[in-house]
Amino acid sequence: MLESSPPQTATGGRLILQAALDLFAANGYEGVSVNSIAERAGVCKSNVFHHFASKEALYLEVLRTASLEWGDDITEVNHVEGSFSDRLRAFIGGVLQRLLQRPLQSRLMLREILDNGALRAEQMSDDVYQRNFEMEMAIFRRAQADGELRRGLDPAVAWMLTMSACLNFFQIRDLLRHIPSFNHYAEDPEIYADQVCAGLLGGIADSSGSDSRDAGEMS
Amino acid sequence: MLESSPPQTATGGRLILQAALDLFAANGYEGVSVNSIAERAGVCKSNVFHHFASKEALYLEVLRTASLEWGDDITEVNHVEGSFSDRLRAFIGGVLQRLLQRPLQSRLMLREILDNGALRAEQMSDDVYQRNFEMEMAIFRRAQADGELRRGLDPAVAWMLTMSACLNFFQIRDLLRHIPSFNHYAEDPEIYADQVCAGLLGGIADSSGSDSRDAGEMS
DNA sequence: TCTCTGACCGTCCGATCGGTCAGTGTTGTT
DNA sequence: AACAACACTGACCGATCGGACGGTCAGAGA
Repeated sequence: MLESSPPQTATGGRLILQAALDLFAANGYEGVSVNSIAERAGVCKSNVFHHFASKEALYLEVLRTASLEWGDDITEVNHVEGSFSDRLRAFIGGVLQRLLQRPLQSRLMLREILDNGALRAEQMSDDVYQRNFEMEMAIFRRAQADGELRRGLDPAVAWMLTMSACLNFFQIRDLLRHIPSFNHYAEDPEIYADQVCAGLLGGIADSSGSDSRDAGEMS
Repeated sequence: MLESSPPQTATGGRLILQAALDLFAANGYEGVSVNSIAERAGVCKSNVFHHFASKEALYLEVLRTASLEWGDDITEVNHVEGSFSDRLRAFIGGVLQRLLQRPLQSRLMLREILDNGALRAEQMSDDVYQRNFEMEMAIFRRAQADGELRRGLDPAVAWMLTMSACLNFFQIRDLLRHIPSFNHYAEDPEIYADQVCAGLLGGIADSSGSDSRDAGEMS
């Protein structure tokens, strides 16, 4: 959606929260000082401690907000109907769009997940993460129920393949710009989404010939 | 003088380098103080500055070593022969094994790539990263040349799908342990490698003729 | 009018940051 | 013995860290 800005509430803690999001997303927890947050928010440092108990409490609040927003956005993406290939394409496009439209929140969330393995956010994360995970899994569970998922393939693996292709794209996008084979993907995520969707649905191996052994049996 | 494997040289800078690797990998650049590195290495802080010009120079040296090791290990993985599916399975297994066997170096490298987009390491990274990327792409380029890659699929996308599935597994492995659908993968990476390889090769969509719904259309 | 509350600010604190510097061993060479 | 080269240390620097504290001020309720 748009700025997600409440009517006129540019007051106090909200400015601090926004400033903290900007800086934490860009520099990580340790790389940001409370003073820099206060300066960016246009308030004095002590005011930050008036609104938030500590630097860590502020960080957790920013993180919690970002995680909840993520869950909401993914829920929205899942409302698309159609065949599995249509839904998968919409899912991939939606996830990529969400990542690129809210880069700060996404970056913050990913950094926390990847770096700490829910260590710093232990007190808050488990239920939120669980909810988001279930949200993301919904499309694959439904595909399995409808027989649209490859037999013998764990829907969790489908989730992993899909999500990691999206998340990694977002994370290394700046690097991809410097690689000739990739810069057109980095510039136009829709093209990337098309290719990834096609590759995921049909596989990366050539299926017309005879040499490639079939995969997908269970042991 | 060779630095890669001196027989008994546990001396000086090497202890510092190892301590720095441990701490930087665990806590990131900003989360580590020179003092903590010195303490872990069993030397005094000023000795760190005797061996390395600055904290950043030390960090870059650690990062450079890790990146070069990564390239060497991937080269080794690529020596496997066989069909494309065999080589892909070996590649995935090799990458996962390398990630899990050298978690500190891997974590450090990934953090740098994902966080900074080669910002801090601008002076050193470009050639090393380029070399590593070409190393990782080799298997897919060869598959394309041999006609074993799906027609119309960009080998760069195949690289992206494969690498991201491996890297993300490594990054969120601790989280996966808490998710019932995933904990057996987290415990046994070989099972995960099997599933990912199968899913990647044949695709995640059901390809058998009998669909519950009408046949999947293409766009 | 008086009081109370909460947002906000300026100042100060002990600890720690990255980094410097003078000086002290411990070598090997002559 | 004299010397240079090098590894290493403790004391120290200015800056900055997260956070505490006391105070100002506008507005709401009595």
